[in-house]
Amino acid sequence: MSARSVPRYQQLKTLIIEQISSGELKPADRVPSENELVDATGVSRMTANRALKELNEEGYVERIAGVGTFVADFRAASHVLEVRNIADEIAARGHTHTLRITARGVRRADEETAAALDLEPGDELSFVRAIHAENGIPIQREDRFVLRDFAPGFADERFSDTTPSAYLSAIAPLQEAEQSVRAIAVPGDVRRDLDMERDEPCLLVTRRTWVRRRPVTFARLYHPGSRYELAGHYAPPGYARAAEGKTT
Amino acid sequence: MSARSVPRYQQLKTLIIEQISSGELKPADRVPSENELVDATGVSRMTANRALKELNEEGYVERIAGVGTFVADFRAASHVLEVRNIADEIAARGHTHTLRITARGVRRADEETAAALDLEPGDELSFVRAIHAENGIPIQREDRFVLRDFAPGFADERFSDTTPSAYLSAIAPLQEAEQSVRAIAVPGDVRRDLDMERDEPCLLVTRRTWVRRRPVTFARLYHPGSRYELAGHYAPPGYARAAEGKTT
DNA sequence: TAGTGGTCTAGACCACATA
DNA sequence: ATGTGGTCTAGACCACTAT
Repeated sequence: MSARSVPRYQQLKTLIIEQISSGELKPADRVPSENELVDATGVSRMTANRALKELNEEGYVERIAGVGTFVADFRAASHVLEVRNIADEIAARGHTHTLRITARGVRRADEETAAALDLEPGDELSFVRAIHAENGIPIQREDRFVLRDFAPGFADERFSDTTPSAYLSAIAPLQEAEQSVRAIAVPGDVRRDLDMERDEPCLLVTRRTWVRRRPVTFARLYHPGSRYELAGHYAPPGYARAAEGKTT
Repeated sequence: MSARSVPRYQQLKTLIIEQISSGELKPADRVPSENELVDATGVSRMTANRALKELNEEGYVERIAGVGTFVADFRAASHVLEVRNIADEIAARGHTHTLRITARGVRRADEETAAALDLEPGDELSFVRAIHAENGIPIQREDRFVLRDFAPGFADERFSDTTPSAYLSAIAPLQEAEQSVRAIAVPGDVRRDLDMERDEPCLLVTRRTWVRRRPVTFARLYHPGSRYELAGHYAPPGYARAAEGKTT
C-alpha cells in the first residue's frame, strides 16, 4: 500500500512530526493513541507503538501509561537538544532568575551573524540584548538576532514575563541546534554589563537554531569565567546514572 | 518466567552488556543472532529483536543486515557519549595529531580529584601529563588521574603508539561521562606548555568517566582560548541535519 | 540455499489512570 | 468499566549477504 520502501512506522512518525512542526498539534495537546492510529491507518498496534515509542525517545512527545500521549513542551525537548536554556537552568538549581533588557530593535547583520543565518552582511534582523541574573548576580549577557519574518513581533516585545528563548520556542519548536564554546578576553561592554574583573576570562557560547531546516536565530551568550560553567552528563539512554542525582 | 517485573528484553540486554563489560565478548566479536536468542532463551523473535535493536541504538553493538550483530569498538561507542576524544577530533578534521608525554607516574590525589573519584585526598593514583598537538601546534594539555587498580600498567605506559584515552577505553568501554567547561586565567605552567600569550584566556574541561557505575578516571584538559573551541550539534536521532555536512 | 536483520500482523495479558 | 501504554507471542514476507 502507498509508497513502499519507507516503513509504515516511519510514515506515521513523519505525519505526526509535521503536525507538530506546523502548529496543528501544540505542546501538551493529545496525540492519537495507539488504538486510534490502528483504526485510522490500518497498521497493527505494534507498528503504531513503535512510531509513538520512537517519537517519545526523540523528545517529540511524552507518554504516560494509562493516560495518553502528548506533544512535549520545549523543556522536554531540551533533553534531546542537550542545549540548556539559562532560565530553566537557574530554576533547576532552585535559584531566582531575573532578566533585564538593555537594547532592542532592528539591527544590520555583522559578518558572522550573516554567515550563520545564510544572509548578506547588512541585512536587517530583529535584535535583543538581555542580562540574565541568578539570585541577582549577572551571569549571562545574551545578544540575540532573529529573522524578522520568523518572529515579526520579536523586536517590539518587552519580555516582562517571558525570555527571548521561551518567546521563540513558543512560535515553533526548535528542531536543531549548533553551538560552539570558546574562552575569550572579555570585551569592555560585556565586562561592565556582567560586573566582571578587569582580566577575568569570559566564556562565550555562540548558538544557532533551526526550525524546519532553516536557521532562524543566532545568539552570542557571554558568561563571567569565575561565576559560570557549562556542565554535561552523558550516558546511554535507559542507563541508570551512577553520578549523584541532581534530580530536579 | 524467572523474576517478573523486569521485562524479558531488558534481561537479555543486561546479559549481553555483562558479557561485554566482563570481556567475555570483545569488540568485533559476534553476538548471538535473533534466532539463536529465540532458541536459547525461549523468547519470541520480536523480543530478541528489541533487545539487540536497543543495544545497537545505545552503541554497544553494530548490526549489519544479512550478516550479523557484533560488539562495537570504542569509536562506535563514542557517539553515544557525545564526548570527543581529541585525537579523533583532529583526525576528523584531516589533520595530524601528535602527543608528547611530559610527566608520568604515581601522584597523590588533590582535593578536587579525590572528590571526583570518591577517594580521600592523599590517596595514590596513576598520573599522566600529555601535550596534544594538531599539525604541530599545541592545542590541549591533558592531566589525567586513573585508579591504580583499574589500569595497573597505566603509570608505566609510554604512549608511543596510543593515547591515554584509547588505552583506557581498551581496558573497558567507558559507560558514562560527566564534564564541565570553564574559562579561566591561564596558569603559568600551562601557558608555557601550550605556547600561549600572557593574558590569553584558557578553556578548561574537567571530565570524569565511569566503568560499571564506578568513577575510574578524572582529567583536566586545558586549551588555548585563541586556538580551540568546543562545538556541538544537536538534532533528534534520525533527523537529517540541515547544517552543511562536515561528514568526516 | 540458508542465514541475517528489517519490518509487519493480529492477536494477547498486564498494570495503571480516569471516570 | 474503559482506555491507555508496556510487553509479549508465533507466525510472516522481504532484501541482503554469504556459501
